[in-house]
Amino acid sequence: MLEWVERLAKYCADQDGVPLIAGRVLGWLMICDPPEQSAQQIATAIGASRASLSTNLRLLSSVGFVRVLTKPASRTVFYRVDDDAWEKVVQRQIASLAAVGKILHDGTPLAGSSPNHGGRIAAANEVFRWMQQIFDNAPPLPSTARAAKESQG
Amino acid sequence: MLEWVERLAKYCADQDGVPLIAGRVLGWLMICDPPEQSAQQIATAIGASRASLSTNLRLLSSVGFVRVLTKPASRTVFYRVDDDAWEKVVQRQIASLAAVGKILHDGTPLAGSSPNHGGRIAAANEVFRWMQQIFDNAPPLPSTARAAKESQG
DNA sequence: CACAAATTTCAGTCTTTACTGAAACAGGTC
DNA sequence: GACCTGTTTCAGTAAAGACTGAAATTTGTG
Repeated sequence: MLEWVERLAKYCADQDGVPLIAGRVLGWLMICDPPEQSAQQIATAIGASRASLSTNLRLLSSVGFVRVLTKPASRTVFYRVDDDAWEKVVQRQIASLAAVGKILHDGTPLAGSSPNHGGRIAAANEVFRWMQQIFDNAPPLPSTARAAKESQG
Repeated sequence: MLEWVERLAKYCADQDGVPLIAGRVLGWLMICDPPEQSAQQIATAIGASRASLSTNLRLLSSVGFVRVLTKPASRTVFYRVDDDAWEKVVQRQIASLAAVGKILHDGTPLAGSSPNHGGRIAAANEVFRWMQQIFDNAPPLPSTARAAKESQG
């Protein structure tokens, strides 16, 4: 349970520069029962300070990772992972690659066009064109597909 | 010229956590003439200390971003961006997504399977299956395609 | 072997960032 | 308006990391 949470958290921290605690929150919210929890509950579960939870929950909300819920007769706020949280991650990463692709594309004229000169950047552009093409031809994302299905039948 | 270098460097630093100077080196090596340069040349070009170049060139080499060259009658070492540097970036990013996918997959049993319980992680798994499928069906990378073409005729 | 050129390592400074406890704040209830 | 309950902000601490100048090391040359 908590080992798995730690595994995901560590991954987030090491690879994506996400604060460790934010990663733990995320991990916890992926598997906790019930899926929506108060800041206090999460703090207790993962062993972090209440203040830290505030910071990290704000972070996770701002990037659309967790959704904030309020229950009718309660004044505490509950948090849960957004259903399309990971879809956003993937989209973000793809967008990120596209952004680098654009920068490199913009740099092409700077590298000149002599034989062994433009080679570097030409190769780079090729890769990003390849990627773009893949995503252009890709089937719709699961959530999109699901939405289409429901509206249709 | 240097503005473009800075743009790429900033991107690397902000988005990927690459040290700013490593980003500058990378940017410079993408467009400089000639494509291979000594550490001293790079240091001068981007305005960084020689020591910092040593550190960052080692970093860039270790991740396969730049290739180290030695010229016959010279004892200085030259660096240039590897031709498939950006292909590696893309592959790395894809691999990274796959790794998260695996972690989430491993976490599936922890979330239980009750209706609104397994939903979060099931949605996540869907997204990563979608991604895997895309890359499984994708055409070969440009470099691979090129290699195949040459060996064939 | 002495030298010179080029590179790496080291110690130190400086900046950034994560985290916490304590204080301030907001929203209801009596 | 006093008083909970729960949340956010703030100031301070601690740790990590990037960068640099100077010393040490490697590598080639006469």
